[in-house]
Amino acid sequence: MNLKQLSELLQLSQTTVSRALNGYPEVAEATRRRVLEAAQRYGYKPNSNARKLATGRAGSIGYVLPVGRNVDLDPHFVEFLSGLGEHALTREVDLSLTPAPRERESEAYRRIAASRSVDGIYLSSMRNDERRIALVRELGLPFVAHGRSLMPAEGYAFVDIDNEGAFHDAARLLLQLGHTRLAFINGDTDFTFAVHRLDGVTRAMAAHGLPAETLKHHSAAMNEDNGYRLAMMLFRDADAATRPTGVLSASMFMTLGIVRAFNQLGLKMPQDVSIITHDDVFPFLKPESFTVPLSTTRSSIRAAGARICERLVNIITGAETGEVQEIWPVDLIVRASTGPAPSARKPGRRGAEQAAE
Amino acid sequence: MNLKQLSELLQLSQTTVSRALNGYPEVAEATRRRVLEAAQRYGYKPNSNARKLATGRAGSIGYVLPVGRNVDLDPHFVEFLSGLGEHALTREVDLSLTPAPRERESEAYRRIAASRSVDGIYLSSMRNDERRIALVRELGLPFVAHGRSLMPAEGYAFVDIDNEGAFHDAARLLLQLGHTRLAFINGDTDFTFAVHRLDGVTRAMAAHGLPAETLKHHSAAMNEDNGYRLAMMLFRDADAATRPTGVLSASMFMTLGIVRAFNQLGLKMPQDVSIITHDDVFPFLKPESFTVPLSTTRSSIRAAGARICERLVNIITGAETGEVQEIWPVDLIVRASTGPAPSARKPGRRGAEQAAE
DNA sequence: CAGTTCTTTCAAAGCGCTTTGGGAAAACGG
DNA sequence: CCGTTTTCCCAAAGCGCTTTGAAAGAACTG
Repeated sequence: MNLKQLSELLQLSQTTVSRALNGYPEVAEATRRRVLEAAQRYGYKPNSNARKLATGRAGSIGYVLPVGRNVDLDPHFVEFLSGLGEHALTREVDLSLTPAPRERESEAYRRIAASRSVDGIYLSSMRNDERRIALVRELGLPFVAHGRSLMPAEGYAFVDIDNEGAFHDAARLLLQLGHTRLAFINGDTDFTFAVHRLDGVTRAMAAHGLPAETLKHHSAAMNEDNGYRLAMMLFRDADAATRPTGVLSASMFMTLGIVRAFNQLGLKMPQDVSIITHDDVFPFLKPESFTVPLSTTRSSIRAAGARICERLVNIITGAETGEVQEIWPVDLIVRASTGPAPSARKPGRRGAEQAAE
Repeated sequence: MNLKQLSELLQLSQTTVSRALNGYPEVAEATRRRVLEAAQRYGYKPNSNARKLATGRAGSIGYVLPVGRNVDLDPHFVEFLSGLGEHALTREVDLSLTPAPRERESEAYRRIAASRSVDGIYLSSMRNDERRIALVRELGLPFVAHGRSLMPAEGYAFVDIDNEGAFHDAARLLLQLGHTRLAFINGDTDFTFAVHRLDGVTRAMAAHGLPAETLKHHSAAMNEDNGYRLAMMLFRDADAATRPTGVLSASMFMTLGIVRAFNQLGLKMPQDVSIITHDDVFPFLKPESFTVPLSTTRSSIRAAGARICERLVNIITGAETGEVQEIWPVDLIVRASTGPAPSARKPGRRGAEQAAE
């Protein structure tokens, strides 16, 4: 059933039927009802490709899905996608994923732009030397970034969280609790968020008179394995008097590994070591559900997805000019994994004064 | 730059240019080169909507993305998507996600079908009373299912793993090791895979003369919390002489919670309790990376994604008729989390003969 | 060399929708 | 009651591509 058939059936022109269906005012209410009813009855749905061609609007937003060797789409993505989808639903837009290996990424963006298959795209996993911003702008593709680049760029739309502030606050708390030997198990510093987080930690240390060099900083892909490996490296052979007492972790997955290492080494939280983790709010893995509930810097990645979709749609429809740069504050939530530095208590009897849970 | 402009520039008809670009034979080699070069130089890319309209092919495969309250897209999805994307890349198709709340799911399928926005779709998270198969078939939408329904249906294309066999083998191993009190922490039994797994376990028990009622079976959404909660329920107040000694777990996320409960209760693997988990092969969370490496039934969900994309493309292009039902075997991999049942050794000295690691 | 077959190109007709620019009928105003 | 405005509907022109059917010219035939 197409428009022509429907209009013949109704003894109306295609114009009128189209207008009735799309809510234009210049059609009599009685006619509109008749049209809507017939459309409903015969199950007429406009062909989306024809409509896209005629209007020039695609009704969908795009994303270049990184695939290939060494590219692990991580669980963050699915949470983000959930948020995006939730908002997309309310605006009746679809999501179009174009798979591309990283080395042919820019080609993918060009193709998307030239083929007009989407109305706008979102960028995520922003890197320090982000070239995509200049690229998509040059291509005239409306976009919103999740995160931001370190490169200077004229006002472009992004939604980011205050990674610097979050990790500053987290580090400051540890310092206030008397920790002076800090470790930071960070994500890959090719990504801007990891750089910002490091900045936050060093700023807090500087404010406490600690030089940045005293921070044990390691960065790697955020998974369980790396968390374990780096924690082992930091703690296995380290003397209790020199090893870190405060650890910052960039993700719950890393923390899973870190906690595993601690268990294996017999280190107790928070008696021997305090930890604060960034929590992206996964429904399937919660910081309060650790044997020792984790203190976290918390920011919902799902909420960010929804917001980005919202803004992207606004930019596409012209309701927003697209230069607003949002930086969301991050909550610091204290749970049992943080406590006073062991050196602040009697040395040599670490943990003894606190009952095991 | 569109086809008309390009053809005028080249002093050729649109027909010829279009044919040259699409590799039709009836165009002179010299002309083709000239066209390709010009297209390259002026950055001509065909408008995808126009092409879709003209050909009737969408060049993309669809998926109805469940969103809304209580719907957590879980990390399985992202792995599956990775696989799908990897293959989609090689066939130059995009993925189109249509978000829909579960109660308006069928409407979404209808819209997709009527609007011809995709060439085919894949279905996942198959339920026992799956209605989508009949629906999409009625709609004439080519599809491949990941998993299968319990409902009888004439040959439709699916890719599934041998959940029954996997859990049968896992349960049999535990039984062979002398475990007689088994527990199964299963996924939601609305989903077919969970039913199949339960079937496998009970079959193995029956073969060992154990009635199905003796199995402690609990099913819930597969996350850390539920794993913890159910393990606590099973073990917290249970007598060592009556509590389960062998546990089967439906997912790594549940097992995270189960292990947490064991740690808290002081239960050692495998001395006090053996565990076998299903592993979907997440790159970010590996069974060998647990303090006690986990025995698993293993099947890559990513590989399934790639295969489903492949078959879907084949069905769309007519290279496959679409009635093949693939059931993949599942590996049973034994690691340190399984051992002989404690009752098989001296009672009262549980675990003492094995050094703590 | 006339007749036939290939090769190469083209004009034009869709694909199914939206939107422009009218135009007829109905309602209104004086 | 006639001119003007408003209401409602329509024919036709795109949107940018693919594909059909035909034609012109080149290359074979015998």
